[in-house]
Amino acid sequence: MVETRTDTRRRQQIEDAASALFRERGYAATSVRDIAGRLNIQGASLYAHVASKEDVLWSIVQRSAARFREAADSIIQQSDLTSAARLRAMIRAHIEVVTSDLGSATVFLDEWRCLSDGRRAHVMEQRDAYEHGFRRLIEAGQATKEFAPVDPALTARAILDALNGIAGWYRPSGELKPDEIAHQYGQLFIHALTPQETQR
Amino acid sequence: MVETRTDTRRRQQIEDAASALFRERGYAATSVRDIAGRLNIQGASLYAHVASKEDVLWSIVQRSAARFREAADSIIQQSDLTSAARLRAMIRAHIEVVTSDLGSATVFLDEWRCLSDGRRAHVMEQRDAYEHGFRRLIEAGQATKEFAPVDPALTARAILDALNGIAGWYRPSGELKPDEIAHQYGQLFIHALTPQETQR
DNA sequence: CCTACCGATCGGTAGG
DNA sequence: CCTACCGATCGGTAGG
Repeated sequence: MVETRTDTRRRQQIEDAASALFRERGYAATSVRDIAGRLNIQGASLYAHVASKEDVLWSIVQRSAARFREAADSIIQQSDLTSAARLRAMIRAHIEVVTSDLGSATVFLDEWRCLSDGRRAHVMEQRDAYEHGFRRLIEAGQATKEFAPVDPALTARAILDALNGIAGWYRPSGELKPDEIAHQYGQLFIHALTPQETQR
Repeated sequence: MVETRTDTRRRQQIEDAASALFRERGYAATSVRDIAGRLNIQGASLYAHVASKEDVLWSIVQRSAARFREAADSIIQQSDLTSAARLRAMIRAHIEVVTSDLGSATVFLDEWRCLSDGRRAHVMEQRDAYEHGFRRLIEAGQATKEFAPVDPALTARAILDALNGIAGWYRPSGELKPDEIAHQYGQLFIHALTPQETQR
């Protein structure tokens, strides 16, 4: 009973250490001995808690995928909001997920390519579904003339790539806070999507 | 004499094969035997042409960095154009560089982290200088009231992250051509930067 | 969680 | 460009 709780905690410590290392050096360049070293145990001892190195990557990726999914789902269902308000909330939520756990977010965004074929295909589907949410949101706003008639798929990609890019340069110790980034990116992309007066 | 030309060609073949593999699996997960295999020679034979595996990565990264730099420099110096026209041209040029050689562009954008400390620092400086070009262009447009008073550094990053993201999903065999992407992205970001009528 | 160990593979060299 | 080979390190197992 207590054993389970301790094991869960240890497992989380392993995934946190691995996330940081995978972010710093990449999955392939990180050895199981590197991960174990961060916890001050031997490389072989890691296998008391995990089945394989890829198993650790898979756990991190799935946990991160779930965080993105949950954040987006709760917003998309709020049909009382305008499309602009929902897009703004999506941008804010995405940035919050990325910046609140940089390690696992980076692993989810970059290192999933290192997974075996079946798992990699599964992640691709999850990412497609998430991107679809952004695209449908843009299309909904276009249906009400709230958004300009841009290409919804391409615009969704541009927004998402810009948001994911944050994981590459954001520094928690810096002056630029997630709320400020969310505000600026929200303004930028909502403005980009707002029809010009002259078009009416 | 002829020897030199053959060697240059062989060297280019090695870098092309390596670019494709680094893009597919990442630098760390690619062995020198993998690269040699694509050229139907033995792993050890590669060392008749290159000094080390990192040497190949360095060459690819530097060649790609030069292509981005040259494309941007020629545009920035055209002071007869409006800021919007120059930004549009920068977006188009960047997308052209990315899509015309996906392998080396991806390696430049993602795999430079695998370089040794000194070289990695050098690439970071090059990337900063390039990003600076975008930022100054936005600031120039703001000075003439052509662009809205957004945060220039953050906006430059958003644009650049969106442009670099293209390397991750662009397919040469797809229906979406670089010119079309450049047009759409140009419209999107110029629109995002254009002051609203009501603000005047 | 440890020590001891496994076969496989790594980047790279020697000598032709 | 080849064969033969090097020491180091890899992910992972056995047995405690």
